[in-house]
Amino acid sequence: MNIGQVAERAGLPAKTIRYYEDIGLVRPQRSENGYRAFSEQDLHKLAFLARARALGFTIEDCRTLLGLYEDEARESADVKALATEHLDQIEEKIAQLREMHATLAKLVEACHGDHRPDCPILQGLAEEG
Amino acid sequence: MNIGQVAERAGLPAKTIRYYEDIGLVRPQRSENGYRAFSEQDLHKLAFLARARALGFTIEDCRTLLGLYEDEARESADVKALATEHLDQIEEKIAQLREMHATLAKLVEACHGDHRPDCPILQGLAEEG
DNA sequence: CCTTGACCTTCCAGTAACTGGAAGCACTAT
DNA sequence: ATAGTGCTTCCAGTTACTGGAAGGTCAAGG
Repeated sequence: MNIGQVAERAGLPAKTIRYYEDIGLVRPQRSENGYRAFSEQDLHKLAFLARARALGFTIEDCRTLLGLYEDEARESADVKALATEHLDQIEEKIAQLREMHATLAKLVEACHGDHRPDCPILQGLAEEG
Repeated sequence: MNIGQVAERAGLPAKTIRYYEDIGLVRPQRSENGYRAFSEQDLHKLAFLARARALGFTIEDCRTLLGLYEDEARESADVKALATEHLDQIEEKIAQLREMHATLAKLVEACHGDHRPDCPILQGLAEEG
């Protein structure tokens, strides 16, 4: 398979796949013409990566997950630990965003949003506390 | 005021303040010895920036907000529009994170997390759908 | 046989917003 | 004089791609 087809089937841009090869996440063969020649297994790996990335795992986490996936002697505890930590990070991020949202929403509500310069949002940003 | 003191009072690392000068967000005077000499107004600006950044506005948004703040003829509608758009983006991000969280949480729950290799998390990442 | 267009290649640069570190000058206290 | 802290500039690295240029390859059509 050439990169275009793999890209379509894995749901990743070709650019991204080349990048993944650069950083050693996949190692496709090469055809005589120099084109990358992907196996079904490469495709499978890339789809795995696409899903892991979609769940917000970093590239390095993905590398680890892929390693675990291919390691027959893995312990599921290791996978779960990684996933749980990531879950915690997601929760923390959500909490942060919620706080931002609450603060900003209050300011936005207080703002008339008309042609006058008077603006509680700017005041809120300018004042301490 | 030297950069160290401003950093402390604005709640920003000195490095960040230098960066903000680089990109033209503040323009402190210079003392004869070459040190940056910040006015109270500079400090005020930096504190404004720190709060806007803490609410998740991008640097370019901050630049715009600062411009509006200093423009006596601004219309609060412009500020409100910017803030509302940002609010929408925050909501969207929260929604995305919640979806990630839900999916991943299900997988994590299903995983024993013991010494055996059997792992629903990896299976979930490997399977389509 | 030639051309056109789609697809592939590599390489370089840019994104966002800093952050770390090196080399070196300035100031304060001893 | 020296030690220590704070300041300066400049360069590189971070994350995960993304865009674009310059050019090779391949299949189809005239």
